[in-house]
Amino acid sequence: MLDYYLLEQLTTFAQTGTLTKTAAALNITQPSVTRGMQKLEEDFGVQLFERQANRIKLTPTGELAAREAEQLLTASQTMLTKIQNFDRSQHFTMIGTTVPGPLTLVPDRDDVQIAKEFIAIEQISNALTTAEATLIFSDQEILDTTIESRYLGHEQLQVNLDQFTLFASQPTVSFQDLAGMSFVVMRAIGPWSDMIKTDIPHAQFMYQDDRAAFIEIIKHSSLPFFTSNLSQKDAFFKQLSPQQLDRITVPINDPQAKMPIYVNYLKSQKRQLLPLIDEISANWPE
Amino acid sequence: MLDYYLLEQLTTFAQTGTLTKTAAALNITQPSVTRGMQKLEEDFGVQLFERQANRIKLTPTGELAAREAEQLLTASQTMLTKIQNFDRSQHFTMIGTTVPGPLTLVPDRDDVQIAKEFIAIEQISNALTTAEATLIFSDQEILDTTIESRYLGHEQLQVNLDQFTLFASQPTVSFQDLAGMSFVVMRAIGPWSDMIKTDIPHAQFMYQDDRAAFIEIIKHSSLPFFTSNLSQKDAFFKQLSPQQLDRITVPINDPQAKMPIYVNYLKSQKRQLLPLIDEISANWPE
DNA sequence: AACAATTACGGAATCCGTAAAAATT
DNA sequence: AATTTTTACGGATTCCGTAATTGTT
Repeated sequence: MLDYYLLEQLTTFAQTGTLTKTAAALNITQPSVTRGMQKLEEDFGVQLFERQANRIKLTPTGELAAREAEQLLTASQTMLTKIQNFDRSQHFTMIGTTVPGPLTLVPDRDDVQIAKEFIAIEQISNALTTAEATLIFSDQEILDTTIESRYLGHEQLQVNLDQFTLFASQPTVSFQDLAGMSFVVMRAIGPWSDMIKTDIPHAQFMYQDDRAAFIEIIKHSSLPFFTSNLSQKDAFFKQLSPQQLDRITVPINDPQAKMPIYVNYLKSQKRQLLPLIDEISANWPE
Repeated sequence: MLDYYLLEQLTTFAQTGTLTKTAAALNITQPSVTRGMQKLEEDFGVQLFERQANRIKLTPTGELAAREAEQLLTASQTMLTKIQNFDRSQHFTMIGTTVPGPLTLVPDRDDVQIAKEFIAIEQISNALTTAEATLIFSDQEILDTTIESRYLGHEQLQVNLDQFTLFASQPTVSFQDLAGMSFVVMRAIGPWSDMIKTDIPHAQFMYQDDRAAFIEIIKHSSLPFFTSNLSQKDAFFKQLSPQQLDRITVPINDPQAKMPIYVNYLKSQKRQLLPLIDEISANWPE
């Protein structure tokens, strides 16, 4: 029978090199480590250490065992979080996203939670299978046999300009038109962040971490800022009257400013998720 | 911290369905299982069971946990055997094969052992990485970035015919020539077995499991049997004088009867194995 | 009545920390 | 002298089995 705490002792010994340091790292006494490693050798039935009177080191077998033990420990850790995540997913629908826009359409209910961190595109498959999230928005389709990627609609980037700004009276503008301007920008806007930085020449960006501070700044200045067709559903923006903002909203006509939004979920969970997805889809603007 | 014995209880409960049967299967008392599963829920921090007064069953989370636990248990088991095999490989060179012929060339030394079972072609990569064997003969090259497949030579199948048999005076014979005959055959001859059964029409085979019995039969009968160019190195055959056998050895000229032999090993172990491989290669007939 | 799960209690195994010993640098 | 490993001893935890209890079929 295998003992977990002994595997931990082995891996930390492999890192530290002495029993004393191992004990210190694990907050146990050093004789415990001595006994532990003796027991592990006994359990495995192989020699893991070369012992001299005052010195102990791993044999080649011991080094292999330490590597394998580390793998096993991480495997058990991920298993545990997977189970705990799955259990949570039985009571809540955890929603993740690579892009913040669609979150404004998520209904505010007790059984629906929104993950705090963005998820990278490459992490979507992993996040779903480990039940870190059960529903993930993305701007790309995910190709995976266990995952369904459903197209929801587009998010259209808009710029909000002071009425006296050049271009404010046009029906649309291009990134090129905005060259050289200064914008107030929320920090966490996913792929939009890179896009505006790359595609608007010589622009300046004043990043805001705090949502309320952002609102205050745009209320009491005439600086331009970005929204999208999904922002109108945003609780924060809904409180503001158009007069308070005193801007003209102009869509951006570059093709990349019209971003397709997909929702991704495990096929196996489709049935439970369908009502929520339909609700979000029905609320999609225009 | 995770406890192994509890994972075992969980997986057997998933199989048996009741705590009583679980206890019986594990040779412990039933209250132990009750407490064990309570502790596991405590450790995981999730509800694994639905309990009614007299009935207990897994929740969906519990079923997931049972599946994951089983994976973890097999992973730890394979890890353990891998370590033990590796340790053994530090003291012995374990030799596996898909075909028995090359084993006659393996020197008889204390630090060289021969695996009892044949290894399937598809299992070679796995057997090497788990150190089940450190040197494996095969009749095909293995394509794997961590494995080196070195060509050693050919094994040429021969048939040993009574001198009065038709074809006994020819320099070579074909499988077709042997149609309808009856042969004494050792049971464990790997791919040769299928080949002679498939390629010799209407032949009869009298299979022998025991080597000594096989020798006795061919000594005291005139039945034909198969050998190869590697058999002359075989300890058993070396004891026999040609007169005792009283057969004429004729090579088989079908192309498949000339089988290429490769030796496979982990590239990482090449240095230690090279002397042994060179020794085998040097002993290869003609 | 038979079966299944839980709870209560005492014993046994084991894991830990303290203290002391042995050996090296 | 300082450091590191090992051994010895006593205490605490915990895991187990027996026995009794509750509830269902």
